[in-house]
Amino acid sequence: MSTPGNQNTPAIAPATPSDFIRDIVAKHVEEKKYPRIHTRFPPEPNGYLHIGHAKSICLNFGIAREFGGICNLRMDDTNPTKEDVEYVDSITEDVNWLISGWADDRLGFKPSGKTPDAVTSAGKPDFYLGHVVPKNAPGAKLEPFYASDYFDQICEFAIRLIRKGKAYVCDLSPADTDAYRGSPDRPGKDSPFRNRSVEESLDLFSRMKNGEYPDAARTLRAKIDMASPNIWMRDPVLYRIRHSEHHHTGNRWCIYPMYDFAHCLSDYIEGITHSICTLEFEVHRPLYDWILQSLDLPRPLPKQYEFAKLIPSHTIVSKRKLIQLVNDHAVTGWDDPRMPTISGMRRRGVPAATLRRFATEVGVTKFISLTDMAVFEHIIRDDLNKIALRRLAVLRPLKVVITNYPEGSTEELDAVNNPEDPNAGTRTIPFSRTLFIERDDFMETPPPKYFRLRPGGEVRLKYAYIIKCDEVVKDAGGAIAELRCTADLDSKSGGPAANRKIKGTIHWVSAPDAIDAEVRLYDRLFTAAEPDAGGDFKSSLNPHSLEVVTAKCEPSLKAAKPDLRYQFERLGYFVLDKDAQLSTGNPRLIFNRTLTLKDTWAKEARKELAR
RNA sequence: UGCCCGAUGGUGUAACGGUAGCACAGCAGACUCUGGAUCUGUUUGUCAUGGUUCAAAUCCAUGUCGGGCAGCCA
Repeated sequence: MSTPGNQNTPAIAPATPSDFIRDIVAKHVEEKKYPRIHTRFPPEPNGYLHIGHAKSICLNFGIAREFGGICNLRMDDTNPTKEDVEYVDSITEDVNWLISGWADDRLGFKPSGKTPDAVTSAGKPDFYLGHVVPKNAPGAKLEPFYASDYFDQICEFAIRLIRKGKAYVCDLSPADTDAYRGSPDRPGKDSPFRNRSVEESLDLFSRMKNGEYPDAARTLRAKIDMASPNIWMRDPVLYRIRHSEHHHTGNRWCIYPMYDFAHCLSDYIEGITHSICTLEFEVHRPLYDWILQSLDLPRPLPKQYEFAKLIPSHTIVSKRKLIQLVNDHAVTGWDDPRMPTISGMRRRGVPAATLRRFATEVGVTKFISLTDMAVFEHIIRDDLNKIALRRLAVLRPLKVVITNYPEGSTEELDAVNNPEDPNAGTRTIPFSRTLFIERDDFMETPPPKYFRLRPGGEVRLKYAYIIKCDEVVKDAGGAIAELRCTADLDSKSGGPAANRKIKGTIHWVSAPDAIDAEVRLYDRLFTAAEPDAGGDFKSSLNPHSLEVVTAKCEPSLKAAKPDLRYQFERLGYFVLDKDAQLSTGNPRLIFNRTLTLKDTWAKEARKELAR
């Protein structure tokens, strides 16, 4: 047991994550292997960031903040045909949102437009691009890093490799390059251009760069080993010809470096120490090391470490398929609240801190696993329960008249804003003779253990009176139109008969005071745990992933704020959508349901049904 | 039938040669002016076979199963 005076054993230990990568970094810190820990998050701007990227962001920025380092956001933009500024903008926004208030001070920036300096390190020529953090450069225009800012240097490194006889220009067609590569269980064979002279390769490479050849006419290749058991060591392509405009470098280049060549060099140029990526790059690591070691570089080389990416259940995370959902209008866009994108989850109402908590709690291993969405949903509920302001709203209204409550009379009742947080205070809600309750909260012929309203039965109206249902009024079609009830006027919360034992408590709003709001009821996008498993992921799209209703809300919601989270009591967690119009005197409210409260009654009903 | 990586309850993760723990899910109960939250109890696990050792989830060997790699994608 800890005592208040004992600082060495705090009652609540800070949740410091630990995993095999952090263990390695910690060891390096202890050994003083690097002057400073430097990581990077390197997305390709060809799609929106999703929950899997969130894990990577939290890992890389988490390590930077835990070990006093820096983490660069770098656009890995070496393929102009797939990339777009729309994506660099969304990526920048999403990363900033996710780390805001947590690791902003660890985010590396560079002055806008800056490219690497030619410097001398340990007596050798070198390229280095320092970083800044915003507090170092007040007033300067800063931006994230771009691999495409290093094209000059990467090109220079390519020339050095040719000079060393470690790279050559190859005239093989794409199909022949494929054929010569062999297969995993069969060695490849040497390109006929492999032993061309350094001078000829130098000349050809410079002509490639000058645009003398069409796309795919030639490549620059590393000269390693066509018989290597590792496919990526079989003279991999380093540069290809692509006469395409690049979103960041315009028309300055018609040759572009491949990922393997650009990535390790970008890491080196930025002074990265730990280059953390996902498992599929494990087989590329020998090439990563080969390139850097072949160049006789004067500064410490970055090292690559791999971990298993996050695979969440009940959704998909493949960029190609996510794009398909957007293009096919299965969702309204990349930021549709049902999407597993960071922008979608943000719009859904998931706080950044909650996403971070999830990304950290799932852990970092090399074991490829399916993470149950229920874990994420539990964390969202747990966090939102602590911060959400309680409000009363009725999604599917049923009119109730309290026949013994005087016509025209009203009163203001006290209601607490958050029972989990006394500091959240209280508010008042109006009560009157006509109310709305949830249609689900009344049943004419209820099953056993139903303890809401029924004919002749009693129920507590939250913060108000106990009412008894005297009469069910139906319309011409036989549908329930309204309930006529009497209230026990002594049973008001805080009143003389307030403590009468009543099994059920339901939410309500005063009809004349209620305000309308559009409420978007979101649910999981897919019904299958692994939508990808069966082949056609669209066959498990959840047809009920969105239902839109017009809800009756308590009047205080007129002042709802976009950055606050709400719990509509007994219904779930809600957040204002960006489509809502709040500035007018008569606001148009739109709420998104982040998540339902856990509903054990639904489980009871299922059991009932099974009998 | 090449090379690389992995395997701990239903799911995810910890234990770093010394009592297999935590979370989610499940089940049972208590409490509740939210059928939420909270609280209590509880079912279920070291891939297999050998070896090293006083002692193995952990080290070694072999096997089994799963994943990755044959883009001029990243």
